[in-house]
Amino acid sequence: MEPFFFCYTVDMKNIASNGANNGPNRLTKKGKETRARIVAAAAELMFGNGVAGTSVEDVQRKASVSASQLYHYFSEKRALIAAVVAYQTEQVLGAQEPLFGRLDTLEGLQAWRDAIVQLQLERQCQGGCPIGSLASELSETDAAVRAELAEAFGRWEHAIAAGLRAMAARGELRPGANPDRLALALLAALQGGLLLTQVRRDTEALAAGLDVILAHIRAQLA
Amino acid sequence: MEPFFFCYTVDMKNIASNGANNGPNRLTKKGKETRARIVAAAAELMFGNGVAGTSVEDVQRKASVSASQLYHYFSEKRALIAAVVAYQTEQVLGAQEPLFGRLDTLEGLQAWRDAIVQLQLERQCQGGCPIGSLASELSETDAAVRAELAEAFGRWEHAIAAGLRAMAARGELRPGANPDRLALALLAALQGGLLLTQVRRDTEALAAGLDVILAHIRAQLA
DNA sequence: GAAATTTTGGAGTGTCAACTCCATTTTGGC
DNA sequence: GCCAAAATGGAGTTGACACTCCAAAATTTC
Repeated sequence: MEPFFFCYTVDMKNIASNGANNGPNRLTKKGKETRARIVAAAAELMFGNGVAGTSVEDVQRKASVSASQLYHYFSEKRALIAAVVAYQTEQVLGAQEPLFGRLDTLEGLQAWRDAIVQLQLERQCQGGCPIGSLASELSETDAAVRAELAEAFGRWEHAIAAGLRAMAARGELRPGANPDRLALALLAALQGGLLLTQVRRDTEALAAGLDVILAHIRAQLA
Repeated sequence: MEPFFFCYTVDMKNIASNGANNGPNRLTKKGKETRARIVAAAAELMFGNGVAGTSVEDVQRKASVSASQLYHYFSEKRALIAAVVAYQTEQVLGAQEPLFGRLDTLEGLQAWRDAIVQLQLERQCQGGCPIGSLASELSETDAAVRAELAEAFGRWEHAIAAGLRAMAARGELRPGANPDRLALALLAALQGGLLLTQVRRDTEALAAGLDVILAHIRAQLA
């Protein structure tokens, strides 16, 4: 039987990583830096080689930390993976944050589309979506992580929906148009487009998917 | 240095698995059955647990074969993975074959959409797309497998495009409509929808993605 | 039916990766 | 500066997993 305090320890570490903490297991400034270095290294490796294709030892090397250091901050590989999921969620959504505010106009939507396609080109179509890749690899393996990823996609979806709802609220969309459903379709086309981009090594599918949905939104203009 | 005859042996086995062969390393009827049992077992396990999450030993157990048997038919795990990719391609495209012929009408497209959504519901939204999952996990790992998967998606895309092109050829679509691009967008929405379905455990995103593209096609009717 | 070839059984083997342990150094609060 | 807690070093342990080896049984071919 698993001892309860073990779970408790894990939770404390997770809590320690997030917000304020004055109890035991708090992180010093140096500790936070080390932890952040580990997560960033793990995220990069897992993006390029997959979660299963990335060993804890690989992460140690890349982050220049010893085994005891890594296991000081993460009780097990799963905890590190969970941290990577949270990290990539912030990275991906954070990078789009400046564009999210303008998704209530066709121009803003187009700019967002262009930025995404441009980014994939710069990456030479390698790696797909950091969140999508994690979702595909981990969804059937770890229920807690799957829920986290669902939450991440939920945030993404809502950011898009907020823009479309604003357009609808201003009466710019036909009454029949469903902003929430369009947002979900846009996210689906984006994710599928990114996967196909990764496999085909060109951005045609990504551009086609996004453009068709945007064209449909344009056709819904009042 | 790798000996050349080693590659030759691998190639022979791969050839032996496909078509006619009278040379050495040909497969007996029983041998073909065993090989097929191994591939089917591997495909099922890898669909549920991922490629990396499936050990050769797991496959042995599920297929009821010994280690020497498995390595008699597949020189290494990579060869087994390649066989699984080919197998799933045939499974997925084969299952849709009856519906592909009718993709030249809105009713046919709708029936195809309904069948896909229904299948995900029956699977309780678990597992995503067998080809898409493999693509996500293997694209950055194995260039040869990535090319195979690109080919598989190419076949899928062409089956859809054939239907839309037929509609266009009959003059049912507006002159400006681009059947190939619509097909690619439909495939992207499908793949993204399947991924989101897997993560969210509901078919909303899949239905929304496909429906928006189909609505756009409907709007393109002449 | 005998020889050649394929198929199968099952016990290894070596490597690698996750995780542990304990001693030592560094840091932060008072 | 002192003490407690946090951070670090690095060798070690354990188990899993990909892959090997050799001999025996079954099957095909002539």
